[in-house]
Amino acid sequence: MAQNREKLEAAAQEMVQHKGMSGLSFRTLAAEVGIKSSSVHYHFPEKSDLGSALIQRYSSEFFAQLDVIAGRDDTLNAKIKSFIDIFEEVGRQNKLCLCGMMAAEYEQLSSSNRQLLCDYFDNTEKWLIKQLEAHKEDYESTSNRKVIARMIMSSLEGALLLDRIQGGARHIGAQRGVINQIVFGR
Amino acid sequence: MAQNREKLEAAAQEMVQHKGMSGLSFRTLAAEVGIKSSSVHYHFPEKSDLGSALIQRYSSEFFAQLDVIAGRDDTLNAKIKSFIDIFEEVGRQNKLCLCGMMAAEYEQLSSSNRQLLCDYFDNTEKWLIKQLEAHKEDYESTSNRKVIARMIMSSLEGALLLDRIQGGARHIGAQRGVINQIVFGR
DNA sequence: GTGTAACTATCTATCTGTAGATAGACAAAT
DNA sequence: ATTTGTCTATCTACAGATAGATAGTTACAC
Repeated sequence: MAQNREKLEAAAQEMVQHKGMSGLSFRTLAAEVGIKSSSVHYHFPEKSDLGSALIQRYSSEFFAQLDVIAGRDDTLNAKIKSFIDIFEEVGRQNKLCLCGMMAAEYEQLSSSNRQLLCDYFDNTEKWLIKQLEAHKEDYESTSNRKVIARMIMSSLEGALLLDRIQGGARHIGAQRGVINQIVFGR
Repeated sequence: MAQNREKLEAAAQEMVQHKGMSGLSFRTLAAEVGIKSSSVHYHFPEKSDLGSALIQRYSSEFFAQLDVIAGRDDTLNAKIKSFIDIFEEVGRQNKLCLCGMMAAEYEQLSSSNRQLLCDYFDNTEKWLIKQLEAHKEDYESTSNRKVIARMIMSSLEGALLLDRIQGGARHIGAQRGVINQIVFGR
């Protein structure tokens, strides 16, 4: 059944967003899907192959969402709100961003995994900068766009991290207001 | 030699800030200090005991630094700068905040470890709020202090996470400017 | 002072469990 | 016939943890 590969990726992604790559074993993953651990190796010979697949899967879904947002005839404000919404939804499920989680495990990752992670953050930064540029007229910050993009991204990743341990969406909520204040002045 | 306990804690802290609790084994830790893994169990019967000791050790050093900062006859601006400096120094060493790292591993932690982590972030939030209150006259933000404290903390934790994978202090640097902008207006 | 009990800090040796990974058989689909 | 996807069975490595022995140190009773 070719759909097992998809099931494996979905289950693995869920597990990694909760417990990290090091908290995921081939055995528990296999059990979740209902096959044997050796069969998981058929689809992903090494754990780093699974890691790569997960980052790519997560990234492609994420950037597909960003494409939709960018394509809408919306204000910059609305676009940034939609961007933050993606993260808030992750937090609502008591998960971390998959790439944020793997960033914490960075030193244990293979070099190909590291590169994919890097790409995820680089491309997100680029997307943000592009939106800020596309709405020059609304952009009121005195800081340059790169700085703003980085602050948006790192503050959302951090907010997810802290909200999970303290419960609720306190930090994401705090960031929401602050990001607006920074991008649009007051 | 009672100093081995201290050596173990120091070595373990270093390892956890790089690789996380799950990336640390009693064997590698013991080897680092030059004793046997079974001897580590003498000092820390279970791994969660080591975890607790590490959070407490890290917290007490951190809050000692904050005490010094709070005690100085400085402006709010200077105090916040000093606060950020602590995080920047961690990043300069390609580490994460120990508690930030363990926050990512939250679901694998014992309940006592979770509580200690929670305390660390709660107390940091309280410290920040106290400083903002103590300098009412300089505080220019329209947001309330709790929101500002949360945004400072989560954005610095996130910045550490991202700076490590992209190298340099890009995100910490971005946060520095933004935090000022938020707290003091422009 | 000496003897003894307790404590500290380590060791060797070992247990059990689980990790990732591999080989080779097998059945179904193409 | 070959490829695909799964299985059983197994390997090696390493995880955390425990038991029991062994010195060295300290505390205290006599």
